[in-house]
Amino acid sequence: MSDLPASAGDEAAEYIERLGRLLASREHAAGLNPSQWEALRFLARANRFSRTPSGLALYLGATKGTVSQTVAALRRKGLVEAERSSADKRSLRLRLTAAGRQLMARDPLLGFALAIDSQGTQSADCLREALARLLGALQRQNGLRPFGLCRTCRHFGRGEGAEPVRRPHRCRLLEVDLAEFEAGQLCSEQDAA
Amino acid sequence: MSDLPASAGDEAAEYIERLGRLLASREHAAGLNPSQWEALRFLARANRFSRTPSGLALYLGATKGTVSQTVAALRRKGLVEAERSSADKRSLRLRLTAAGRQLMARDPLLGFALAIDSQGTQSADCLREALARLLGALQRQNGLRPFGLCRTCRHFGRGEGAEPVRRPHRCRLLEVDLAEFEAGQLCSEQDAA
DNA sequence: CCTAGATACTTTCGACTCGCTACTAAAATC
DNA sequence: GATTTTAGTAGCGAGTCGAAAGTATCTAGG
Repeated sequence: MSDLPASAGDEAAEYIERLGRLLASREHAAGLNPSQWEALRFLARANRFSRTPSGLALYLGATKGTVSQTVAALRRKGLVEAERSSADKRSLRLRLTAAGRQLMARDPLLGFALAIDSQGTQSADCLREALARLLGALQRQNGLRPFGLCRTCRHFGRGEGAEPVRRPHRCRLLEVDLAEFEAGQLCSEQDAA
Repeated sequence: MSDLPASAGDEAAEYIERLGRLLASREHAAGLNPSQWEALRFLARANRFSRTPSGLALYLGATKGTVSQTVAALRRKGLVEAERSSADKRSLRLRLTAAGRQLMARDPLLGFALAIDSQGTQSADCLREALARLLGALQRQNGLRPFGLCRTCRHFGRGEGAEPVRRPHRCRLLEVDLAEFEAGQLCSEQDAA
């Protein structure tokens, strides 16, 4: 029907841009700016090794200076709290406060998710697959880390045994044991198997 | 495989956000900010009735004051030129300069389009369809105009006759004749048939 | 005609963002 | 122990964007 956007990719890229801008304006209206929302989402899902200003900078592709200000803003608003790492006294461990977790229930992204799911499972699945591939390809192309799930990393060692008495999972890179829930978190060191 | 993002929509929404941010940073690196790129793309594809600061404000969902500054920046950079409308001396007609058209060949969106198309026609088509529906749904939900193609509008009257001698197309809303190429442009008044 | 209000756009201001450079402190390396 | 690297902060400056106020022009009602 249309002719000026030549390929499906052209059109799709345009839609991504416009959806991104629409989302950004909703995020702004919801009280935080897009980076702050992204930071909140990251902190909610990243493992303890990645939940630092540096990890956040890697994830967001921003400089440390910028991230420092984002974190300062979130702490001022009482959404995030920080504590010096005992192992490395330069390092800050960040985590959401109760208020931060509460705010995530009003994440504008949820509205988008709803709109996507309401178009049917098939459409949503197709969208997820295609976007995941695209993001992966572009991240590689731009030299950014994928920040995948711990569980799917080549350094991940699955725990052995059945539920009541099982040995824990283990990260062979950092040489630490991992709880079950940590296997589903994001990691800045993740390297797909 | 994953479990924290509960539905396909959740994951897909997250990808859209991250792709949007990635695109924005590429756009910035390419010398213009995201709004300025969007404005350029809009001006390249909108019809003469919509190619004004007001039309742009509607399209971008921004205030007129903000758009005024975007346009001023683009004029300073020599990418856009403007001329007072003779019919309404308050109104500005905007259009790309040769430099503006040239710059569009370096639109970062083209890299995205390439990445999408390189994943195969099926994936790209699916993506385009799903994103188009999503954008439409969210625009309705947010009270934004869709800015569709003139040709697909309920006010559009197709020209009659064969090529050498044909009557022109016509917009029954504005009561004006339309050239063939204008039928494929964006219009702020567009209302899908 | 002429005044009131609507409309198109600009200007100014203020809050905020983000990258940059420079800095401190702690850790790692040699 | 000296040097380099790494984690994070501070302050500056360019620039963005929205809100509100201002100017110019158009339109409608009396």
